[in-house]
Amino acid sequence: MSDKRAHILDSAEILFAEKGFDGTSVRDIAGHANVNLAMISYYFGSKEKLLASLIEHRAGYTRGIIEELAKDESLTPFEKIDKLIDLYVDKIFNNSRFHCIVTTHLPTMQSDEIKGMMADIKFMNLEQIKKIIIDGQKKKVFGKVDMELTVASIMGTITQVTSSKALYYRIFNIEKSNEELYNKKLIPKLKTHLKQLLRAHLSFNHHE
Amino acid sequence: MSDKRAHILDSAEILFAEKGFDGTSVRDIAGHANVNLAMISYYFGSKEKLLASLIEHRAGYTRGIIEELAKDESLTPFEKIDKLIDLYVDKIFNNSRFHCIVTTHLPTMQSDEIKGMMADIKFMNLEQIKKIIIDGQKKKVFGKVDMELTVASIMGTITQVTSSKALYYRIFNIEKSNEELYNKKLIPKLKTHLKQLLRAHLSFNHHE
Amino acid sequence: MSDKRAHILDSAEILFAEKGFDGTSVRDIAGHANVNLAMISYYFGSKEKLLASLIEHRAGYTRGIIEELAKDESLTPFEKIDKLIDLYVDKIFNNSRFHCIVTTHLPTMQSDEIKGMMADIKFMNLEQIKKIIIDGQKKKVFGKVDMELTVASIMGTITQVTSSKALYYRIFNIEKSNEELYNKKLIPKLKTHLKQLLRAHLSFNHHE
Amino acid sequence: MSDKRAHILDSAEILFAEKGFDGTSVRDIAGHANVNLAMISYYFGSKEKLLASLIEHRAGYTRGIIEELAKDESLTPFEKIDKLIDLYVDKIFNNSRFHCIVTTHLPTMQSDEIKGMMADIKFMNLEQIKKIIIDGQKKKVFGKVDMELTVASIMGTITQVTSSKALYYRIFNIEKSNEELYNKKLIPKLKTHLKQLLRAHLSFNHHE
DNA sequence: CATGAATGAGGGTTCATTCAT
DNA sequence: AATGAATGAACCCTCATTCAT
Repeated sequence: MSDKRAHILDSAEILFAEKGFDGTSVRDIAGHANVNLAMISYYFGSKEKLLASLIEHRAGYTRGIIEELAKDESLTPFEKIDKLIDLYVDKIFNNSRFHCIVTTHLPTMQSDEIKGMMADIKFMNLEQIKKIIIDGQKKKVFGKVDMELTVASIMGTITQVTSSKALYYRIFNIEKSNEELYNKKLIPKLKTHLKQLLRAHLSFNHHE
Repeated sequence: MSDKRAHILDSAEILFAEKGFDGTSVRDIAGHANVNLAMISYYFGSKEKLLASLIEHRAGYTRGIIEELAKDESLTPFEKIDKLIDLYVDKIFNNSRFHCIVTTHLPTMQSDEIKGMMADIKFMNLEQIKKIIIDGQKKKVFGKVDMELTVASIMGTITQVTSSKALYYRIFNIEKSNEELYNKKLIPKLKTHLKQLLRAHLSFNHHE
Repeated sequence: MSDKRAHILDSAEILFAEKGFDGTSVRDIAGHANVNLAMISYYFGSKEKLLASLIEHRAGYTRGIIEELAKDESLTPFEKIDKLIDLYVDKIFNNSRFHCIVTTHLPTMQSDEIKGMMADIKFMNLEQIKKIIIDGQKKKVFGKVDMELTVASIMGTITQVTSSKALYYRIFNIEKSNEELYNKKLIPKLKTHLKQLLRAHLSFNHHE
Repeated sequence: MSDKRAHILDSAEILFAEKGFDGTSVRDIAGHANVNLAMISYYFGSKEKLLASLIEHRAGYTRGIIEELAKDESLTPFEKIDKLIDLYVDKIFNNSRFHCIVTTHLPTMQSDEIKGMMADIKFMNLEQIKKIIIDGQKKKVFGKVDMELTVASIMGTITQVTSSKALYYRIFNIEKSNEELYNKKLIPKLKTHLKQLLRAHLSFNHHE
């Protein structure tokens, strides 16, 4: 891919995440990417197709997770959950801007193409995690749980944290814009919390 | 408050939730509310102040929860958690449009006034739930948990479900626009899931 | 109708006639009419609807002709043809800009609405003239002629003259921009020519 | 001339006739001709020069008529008129797209070069026909007529018919896009009409 | 000789807001 | 108190053209 194209995508990602799709003008993007205004139409056709290209470009960021997990056939179900959490949290924090776009800005897009792409991403995530839970249940390690809502709790917790950055900066007394420190403090906490939460949830025998 | 004012606020809520703040024009709102275009500036000053008015108007929707809980001093900590979940899920589903605005559209607003309002709402929610957990811990009923992230899991789970309506319609095989059936099926499931999740999480002794 | 609206229509007529629809920008029109650019959308909705409004506004300019003719029931068929020519030539020269738009610019418009309006105008003209010819034939004054093509000759001759202004300025050695002199010289010539042409054409017995 | 050059001219003619000069973009032309966008500037210099090239390329289409007529010195003046009509109608219908461009799209072009070319074409047509009429008058076969306006009636009638295709399709009940049938029906009618019209007009003694 | 990449200018339209009434 | 008219700014997109390769 050409440098400019990638540069535009980067700028679009930053601005869409920060100001939303409707709140970002193609002038903003062109200005941020330091390219001519007409280049956006030239490369992508339209503002909406630019978004679609961005989604396609970044959507693979969670795709590799399940394959990484599949490699380790020796892991126990709980070890798999732990690894799943490690992988997901890392991936999402490494792609926090795109994750922000997907979770907060895509839902209002009215384009059917965008809606379809988003549904696919969510569905894929759901299926990936379901597989692991079902596997644990087959091995009699996990109890009976609501599969979809358990997934919702995992994803929802991560999303909640990433979308309320300002709040957690305040809670942890971290000065703004020191993102490195923020991540260093928060990520381990988040991983530990999710692992504990799921360990308790999945092992608990709800019928006793 | 005059009828027209309330009517405008209702329309704004519907449209902001559906299309976002930037995606909704004052013409849309005026058209939907069947009022003159100039009325919006006339009553509220500006589009942004209209949003602020809307937030102020609706923000109290969770305020009553903690007071309701405080009445029942006889409840056990787990019963309080259960009741908290019941109250939150009901409140959020009854105010799903405003909840959608708060969780997905407000975060991108650049106005400091709006940001402050939003932070207050989130902070208030956090504090409300923290109180109950701390109370349970004092009574040696709840184990040691990450307070803030436990709250994030509760709120995140609910938000995840409400913001992925389309996905859950598909999962539960409910025909679109039959919102009544959707709520009837999903709300009990969600409450049960959250109660189980928290019961396990809070009672589990993570140090053993 | 408001002054501004009429002013915009006038400017649009002048510019469309001179430069065509595609060759005229709404900025041109706004500048010529000395109104704000957004007024065009405000009053007419779009550039194309402005054209449609212009057509509707001016289309009646030939409508009155047949009624004027109908009043004089005493006229002979040839006198009616003569009067028809007088009326048409006068009307078209008095509305030369709009006539120019209809004959040279509307045919390429791709909008179905515009196409329909144009077809109606042409069809009306055709029917008006046909009535008179048929009446003359019934009275055994006119011979058998191809009705539609006879009308085409009348309209085509006038259009040819109006659309080749520059050529006829040269032929008659009239300095440019002296439109008054041009009309004074050309109109009588054109009327006489058409009357002679039709007198010969309609009275000639083509079967002998 | 290279194949590509000719191909571009063909595409330009088709599109200019259909959508006008301003309504056709060089992208349209490049796309229709299946050549690179930059080729058009490369070969012709600019869009306007492309039009000039097209005119030059096609303008000779009426030039041969007078020469063909000149060959037959044996013909009577009326036979010459008849032949003139046959030749003109055929030529115009065989070059209907270019004729359309000349009569409806060139008049609005503001370029002096284009205006000059167009004036030359019209002037040439005028002179060609004048010669024949003058010859007939010298031979005391034709009466006194307005030369220029007689030519205007000939050209105007043909143009009127070709520019109102849709109308005549409707009148003759011919299904759209069956151009072959349309031509087969209309051309003989038009020739006959014009011959009758001119025979009557030219032979009629307007002073008696 | 031919072309993909790039650009400045301008296209039509919609925006939130204001102002005279 | 309420509104139709009006506006300047900004929107996204396409234009004809150029230039390095």
